[in-house]
Amino acid sequence: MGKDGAPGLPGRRTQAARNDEVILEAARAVFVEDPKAPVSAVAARAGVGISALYRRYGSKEELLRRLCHDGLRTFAAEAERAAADPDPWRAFTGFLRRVVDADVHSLAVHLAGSFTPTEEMNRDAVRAAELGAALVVRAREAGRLRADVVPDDVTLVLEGCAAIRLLDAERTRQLRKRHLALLVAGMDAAGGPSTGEGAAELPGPPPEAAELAWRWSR
Amino acid sequence: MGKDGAPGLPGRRTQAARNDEVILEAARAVFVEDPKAPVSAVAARAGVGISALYRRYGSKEELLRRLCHDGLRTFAAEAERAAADPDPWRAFTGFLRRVVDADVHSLAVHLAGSFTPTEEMNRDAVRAAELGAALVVRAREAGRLRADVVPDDVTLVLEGCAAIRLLDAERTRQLRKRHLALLVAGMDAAGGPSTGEGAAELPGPPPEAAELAWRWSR
DNA sequence: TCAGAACGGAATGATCCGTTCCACTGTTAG
DNA sequence: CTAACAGTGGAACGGATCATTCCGTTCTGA
Repeated sequence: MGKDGAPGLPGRRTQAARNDEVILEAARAVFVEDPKAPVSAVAARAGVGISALYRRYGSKEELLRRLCHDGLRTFAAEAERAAADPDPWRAFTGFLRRVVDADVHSLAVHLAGSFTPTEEMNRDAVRAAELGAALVVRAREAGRLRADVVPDDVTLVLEGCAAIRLLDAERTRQLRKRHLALLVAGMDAAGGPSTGEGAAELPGPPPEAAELAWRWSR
Repeated sequence: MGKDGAPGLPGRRTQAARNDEVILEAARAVFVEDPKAPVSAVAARAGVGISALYRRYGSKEELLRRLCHDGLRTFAAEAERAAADPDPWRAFTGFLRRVVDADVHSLAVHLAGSFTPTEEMNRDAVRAAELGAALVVRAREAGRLRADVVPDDVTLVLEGCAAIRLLDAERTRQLRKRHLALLVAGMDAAGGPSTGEGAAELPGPPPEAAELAWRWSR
């Protein structure tokens, strides 16, 4: 072992390494779409057999835990990154945009309760909450975030954005950004004229009825 | 038949009439909480046997259809009621508040796809959409609603509010109102100072971390 | 050439749930 | 008073779903 790096035709080891990622990505996609999806759906999406999956994770629950924990770490990482921004308001809004974009909240929220958290996860969750709250407090003390917005209001904001879901992932991101812009405007204490000269237009093509009707298809 | 009205000790007929409502209410509560809940859960919640339920609805799907259709009609009724308000902005925001309060969107969204809509439902859905859109257009033309907000943005607003869900139904309503206030502020073209003198504070006690942690219990 | 890592996917066993069925209980018409 | 019956509770049935296990096969590395 140790000589495989980037072979043209992958050996077993290399394929296995790739599968590690393929499976995780498939699992993320599948479970975000339907938290109760069967394990077989993940395998199918990844284009591997079921045993390839069970070789890596002892159980479905273990896989879910992993997914959720990854999301938690992403959240914390983005919060830290934002904390480095000298402008409190830009740090806050940029953080929201990136977290919404990464669909981190969907993962956390939808998977919650389907596994028993580890001690490490609890620690990371507390830490993530603290980092997020710090961003809120800083933006508020800078006078740009409304004074009556508390950190947990922001949790609800993320929850609301995560609720927007279309068949197309890219379009989903666009509409979430648009919705978030509305929420950010509502949280902005500066709250200048929302339209007219120098106002920030809502981003992305506006939603159309046809895009929202897919639920009823069956 | 015809002599029972309000007996102290209800006869079969009266009990049956009461069950009609009890079952519908239970079904609403259960399916809003978990769209995939078993029929037996509805019966249990209503405090009746399964057969009392199947006597009224030929199948689970029929019950779901009924629930959803009721929601649709409530939506339309609220829209009509709002259309009667002479103030376009108040009509619009009041409509949103009432629809969010009635939890109508949860019903529609979560149940969508679990049954095949009837023709009548389709007609009612179109009608409801038109009535809602009219409120949006009117508020926009009055200059109070941001010019770049389209009717389907409002659909997403409702979706976002419906995503907020706690164990306690009353507290859920409170926090949804609070979240909606944020969104309404974001859609308001007037967008005066959001804080300070004469500003509308976010309603209700702010959310706390403990309230949002129930998901992780298991 | 061979030990075994990695894999695909069928088989298993348990669970869940919609629906049906039946015995029972008040109600009511005559 | 009593036969017929609407209304009911809940056990039982049969099909479907899934997590997990198992086994035969393929490819790797020495």
